[in-house]
Amino acid sequence: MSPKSTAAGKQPLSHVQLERAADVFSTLSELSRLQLLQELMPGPRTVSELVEATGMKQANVSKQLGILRSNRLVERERDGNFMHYSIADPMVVHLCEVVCESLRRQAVREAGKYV
Amino acid sequence: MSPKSTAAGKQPLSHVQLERAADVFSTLSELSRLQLLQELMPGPRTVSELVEATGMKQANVSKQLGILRSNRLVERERDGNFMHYSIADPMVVHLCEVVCESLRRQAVREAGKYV
DNA sequence: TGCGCAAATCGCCATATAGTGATATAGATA
DNA sequence: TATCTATATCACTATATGGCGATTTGCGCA
Repeated sequence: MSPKSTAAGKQPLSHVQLERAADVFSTLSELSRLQLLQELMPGPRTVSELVEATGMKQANVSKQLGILRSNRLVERERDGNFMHYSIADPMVVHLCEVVCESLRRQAVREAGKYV
Repeated sequence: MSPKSTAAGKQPLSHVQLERAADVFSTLSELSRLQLLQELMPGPRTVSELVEATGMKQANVSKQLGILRSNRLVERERDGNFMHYSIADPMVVHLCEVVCESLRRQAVREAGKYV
């Protein structure tokens, strides 16, 4: 028999897995990085396009992209002077979807309280 | 027609939604809190059980549970002197699953490089 | 070789927070 | 009331990091 598909039926994660998960969540924990990822969702963007789109300073955009990249959430490709950044791991999109679903459920529940 | 189910087809998240998502990810970004959540996955636990299971100091367990609770990821119920904590939002479990899937895919890809 | 532009890096400061020991609070029990 | 236990909170330190201006690096091109 296959294990039940509930939390109780799952194997606990190893310490190393938990550490890596914490790293991923930590990478996504900053609004500026989520903004950058959101701008990358429709497709690749250069650093200057991201600066323009987010209003962040160039130094900061580069820094946050570096953090996203060292955590393998984005990748880049050079084109002359330009660097094209893109989302490297579809996990990012899924994670945001899961969070948003929960937020929507919460909103519905909150609204229900006052009906 | 319904929108495509790709990142490009999704509405961007509002600033407020992004902020809330950052909060959730931030709450999950700490190893100690992930450890606590993992201990809660099979079912409710008291603070002292969590202290015992994780090896963390009692003050720190209470503190981190407080953070999890203020972000609505866990809830608690009093039973005499004891507080029983439990996971309040199944999102937590889903998020960990999504991250782990990605880690597994990465591991497979890494292994493939050296075959 | 030198110039100009895009991006990355450096040094710095300000802030946030994990973890700690000590203490306070709240419920049970006598 | 006094006291014991479980949990929460306080005050503090140490560390990590976001954001910034200044500078450097890497590439294309004259």
